[in-house]
Amino acid sequence: MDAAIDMDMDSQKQASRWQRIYRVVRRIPHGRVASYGLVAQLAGLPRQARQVGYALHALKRGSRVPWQRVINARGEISQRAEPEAERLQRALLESEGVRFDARGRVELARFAWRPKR
DNA sequence: GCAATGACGCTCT
DNA sequence: CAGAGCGCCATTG
Repeated sequence: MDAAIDMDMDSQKQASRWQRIYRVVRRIPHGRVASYGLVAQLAGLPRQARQVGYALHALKRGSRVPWQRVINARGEISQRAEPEAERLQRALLESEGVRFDARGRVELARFAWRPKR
């Protein structure tokens, strides 16, 4: 039980760091995408794009965080252990109107989120 | 505490 | 424009 408590505390410790990341991701408008690097920067964690991926990976279903709108700087859906999640992400984005080219990349010039600040 | 890992990014070729 | 290489940094074993 102590172990469970410790584990929970660790989770919250990370949550405080990831909390900022989730807050930024929630700001991404419907039908728009943002890169991990941009999210990291807006979350006040410059040069920590990888941590954004880590944080999103830790998300649970029903988290209300539009994780599907976060892709890499090349406009591609990043690969991961579960190829299934990758297809789901693309399906979700397409249902929002985001288009993919033949190479499976998003036209960033048209769909990249450009926050005023 | 060191070494490996990862939903990444930028530069150079 | 595509691929390879190197850099970054918190988390994990």
